[in-house]
Amino acid sequence: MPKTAPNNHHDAQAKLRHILRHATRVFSEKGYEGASIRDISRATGVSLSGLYYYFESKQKLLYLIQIHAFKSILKRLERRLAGVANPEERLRILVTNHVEYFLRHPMEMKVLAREEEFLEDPYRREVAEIKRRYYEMARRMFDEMRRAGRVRRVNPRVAVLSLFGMMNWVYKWHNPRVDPRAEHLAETLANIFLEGVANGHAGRGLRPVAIGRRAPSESARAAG
Amino acid sequence: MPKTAPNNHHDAQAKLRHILRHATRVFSEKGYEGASIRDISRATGVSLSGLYYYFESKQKLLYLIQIHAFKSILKRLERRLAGVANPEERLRILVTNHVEYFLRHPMEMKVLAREEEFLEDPYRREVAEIKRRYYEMARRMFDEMRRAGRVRRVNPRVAVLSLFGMMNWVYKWHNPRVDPRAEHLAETLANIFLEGVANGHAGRGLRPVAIGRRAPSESARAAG
DNA sequence: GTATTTTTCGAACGAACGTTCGACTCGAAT
DNA sequence: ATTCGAGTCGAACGTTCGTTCGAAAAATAC
Repeated sequence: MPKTAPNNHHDAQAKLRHILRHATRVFSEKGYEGASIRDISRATGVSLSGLYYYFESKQKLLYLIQIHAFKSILKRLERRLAGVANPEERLRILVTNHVEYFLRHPMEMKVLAREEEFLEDPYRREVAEIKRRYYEMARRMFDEMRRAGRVRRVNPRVAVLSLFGMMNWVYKWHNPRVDPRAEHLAETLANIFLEGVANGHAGRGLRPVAIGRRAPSESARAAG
Repeated sequence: MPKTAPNNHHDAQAKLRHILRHATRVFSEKGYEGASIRDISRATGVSLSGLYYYFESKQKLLYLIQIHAFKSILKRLERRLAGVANPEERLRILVTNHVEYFLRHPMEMKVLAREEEFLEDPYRREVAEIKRRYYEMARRMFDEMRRAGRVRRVNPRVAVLSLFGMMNWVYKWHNPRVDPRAEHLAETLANIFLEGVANGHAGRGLRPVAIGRRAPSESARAAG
């Protein structure tokens, strides 16, 4: 047996990933309700009934996509946050991580942002829970900033959810041909937010933070 | 004839409004693709075929809803802006107008925010055009602020679209039982944005603007 | 080689979809 | 009294939907 299939377990997993990748694209293009299993069959090359060997329902398929994306974002974020204590820096890392994932996986994010309400209660709850955990991370960073006196009087829930609004809206307008790349975009959003909630007097000014192994990016340039 | 139906023209218009109202609710609850004409028939009490006397297709129905909502927002905004010259004040009015409409007509706004890509090209273009006009209004206010030197170096397109992100995301999280009412919420969002893009040194500080005939609201209170 | 398990799929299920059509009602105009 | 057009609807059109099932094929174990 010189050729194919070294081992079933690996192959089955690989095929599931293949299906998830193409299903993500189809959902992002036509929406969850607008996309049919037949569309996904066509896109993956797997027969209609063959798909059901890998997931038991269309809902479960959406659930698998969403959970996978969230876990990826959270895992990467936790790795990047390790060892960083300053809450502003931590929030900047969260924004960079979010926006970077967004622009690197636009289809996943489109599905994540739009198709949440179609999950029903076994799945819905689990996705809601992981989303809540993500929000609470940002909220904790913000509360630490407040405790350190670096934030003016502002409703913290509204502030943090507005930050998510800025970040999550990006998929509606970002055009790679004219808009800044992830790192620069993240810096701009973080600057607007942090300055927007900052205590006027105590301000240490904007302080972009480099993450990963890249050099610090140039500061935001006015364009257009 | 003491009772009903003074005139057909009026009645037909009233019935169309009745249909649009209930269709908006159905779309906002189940999504455009998830809602069936039969759902709308059930919700309005009008028979399946009877509906088609008032609109020629499901698409057209969505189009009517979206156009109506946009025109309402724009009309109200233009009335409120009349006579106000200061660009910060104008932007604050835009935010208040937007958020107020949002919270007063949550279903319309949900449909507006989510179901844009389902329109096809006769309708799509027209809705996109009115949306562009709305964006350009905000963009022009922002550019005036820049010209007056009150904005730091920041990509204006990114800044303005981030403001829309904050505003448009509200429908995903706003809970009337725990979150601020429209006017207060609008003030917080406008503060975050205006401080977020403000020139550090030239700051005249936050200056909430009362609109309509209400007294100026108290400043944002930290909660939670 | 045979037995067993894992993977694949064609064909079909009943249900629901958007839309159409012809017939009906009924008040207004003649 | 009749004509007319606006408004209404039951029934049905053809299509597509998510899902199932039994059998074939491929891979693995014996």
